[in-house]
Amino acid sequence: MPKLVDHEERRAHIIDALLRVAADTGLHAVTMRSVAVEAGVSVRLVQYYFDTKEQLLLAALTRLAVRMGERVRERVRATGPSTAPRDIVEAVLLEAVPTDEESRTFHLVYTEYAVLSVTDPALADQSFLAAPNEMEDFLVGQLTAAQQAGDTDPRLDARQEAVVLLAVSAGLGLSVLLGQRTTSDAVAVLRYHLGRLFPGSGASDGCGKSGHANQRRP
Amino acid sequence: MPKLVDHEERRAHIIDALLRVAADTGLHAVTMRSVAVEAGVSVRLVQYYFDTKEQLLLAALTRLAVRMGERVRERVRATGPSTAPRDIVEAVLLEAVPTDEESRTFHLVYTEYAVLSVTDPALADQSFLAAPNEMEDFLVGQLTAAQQAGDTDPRLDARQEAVVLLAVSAGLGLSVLLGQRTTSDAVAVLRYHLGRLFPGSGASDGCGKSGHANQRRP
DNA sequence: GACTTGGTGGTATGGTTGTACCACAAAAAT
DNA sequence: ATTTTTGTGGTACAACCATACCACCAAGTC
Repeated sequence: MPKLVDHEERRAHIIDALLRVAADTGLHAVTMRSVAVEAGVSVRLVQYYFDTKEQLLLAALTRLAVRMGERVRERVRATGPSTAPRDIVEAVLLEAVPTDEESRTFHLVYTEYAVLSVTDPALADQSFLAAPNEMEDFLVGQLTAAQQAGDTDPRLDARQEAVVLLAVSAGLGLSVLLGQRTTSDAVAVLRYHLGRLFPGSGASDGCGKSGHANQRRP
Repeated sequence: MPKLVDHEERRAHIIDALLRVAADTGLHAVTMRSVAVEAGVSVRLVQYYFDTKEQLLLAALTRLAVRMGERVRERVRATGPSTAPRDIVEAVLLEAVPTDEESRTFHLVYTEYAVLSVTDPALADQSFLAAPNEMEDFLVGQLTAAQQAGDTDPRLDARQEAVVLLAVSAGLGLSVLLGQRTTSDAVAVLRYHLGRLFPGSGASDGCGKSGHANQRRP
């Protein structure tokens, strides 16, 4: 047993334990002990693979960011090679609303990190802004492409619309996390808004009233 | 000195100290001691006016919610008695993006509470959803009024648009909190989106490209 | 076979936290 | 004048935290 061990695997295992703990008791409740228990190892081991708690938290954040990026790219790839901008945009934005359980965990913990980063200097310089900024540029590209293809109103300001899209998906994702809205309602709202941006695409043109009342959680 | 004391005043004083601490070191760093120091009183006093830490946190949250409501109502009142729906909607939504320092403090701490409430059972049943739901209904009312007045496209789904508005303001507010966007950029984006919802109102019709690049923070 | 190195468990330690407890001063009530 | 009641300070305590330290075991190296 105490032979040579795959460090990366062990680290991933421990980090996953951390994410689970953070997801159901809060990031503030993450301690060396709770992570060790959840991972089924001794505290000493957690210490061994991540020298200090701060490094553990940082490593977990990094892994989180990587996985998020993977999920987005995977989702875009799943739409097929040469899809219309509208579908690509939809795929990207839909990743921001928690669907499956893994996604919910990721977004919850990521949000906890983001809020923490406002006050914690150790997380502050950790670049939370790179990903959203990159996403913004990407969306601007898709929107201008759509404009040139005649799929959307050329008089729109692509950058502003991109920011709006990002904001609405973040806001919807947050409201789902907080239990204010169901996942499917959030998805419906997002699709509605996209329907308004890209008129004449898909089943809904986004201009008719939706038949079903937009139910809230009880 | 140890005469009769205005309890509410003292409690408010201590809660304000808590909000200050939470705003610049994080809600997780709020301890009986730090609050006492910030308020310039002894720990015993904090214990005296709020029996337990949990009650202190709950009281602070309540005060926060009350102040938020006041600010929104105040802002709406400031637009004048019989203003157009667009301006009322704008006023309400602008309150969600941190402008002055007090607003920033409120939103940061409120967001910290909201995120905490996802995992903390003590905050869970604390109704975080009442205010947003109320706001949603209010917005729906304003939008349908605008539709009947011919200020906005009658084919739009008022409820969905209201949800989008709420989401975009929440998302923008969050991005300002995280330092991704400046306050004025967020305000500009919000105004842009309103311009698209209410065509032909105000200086910008929301269809022209904005001349200035939408600068990000460095 | 001696010995270094990587991996692991257990435990000690110094610090922090929420809270309970004790003492005491001054006003109010009797 | 004495006895409550109200407000306040200080301090003690049990729990928990991150981390440092010590012992040990097994594989690979010489």
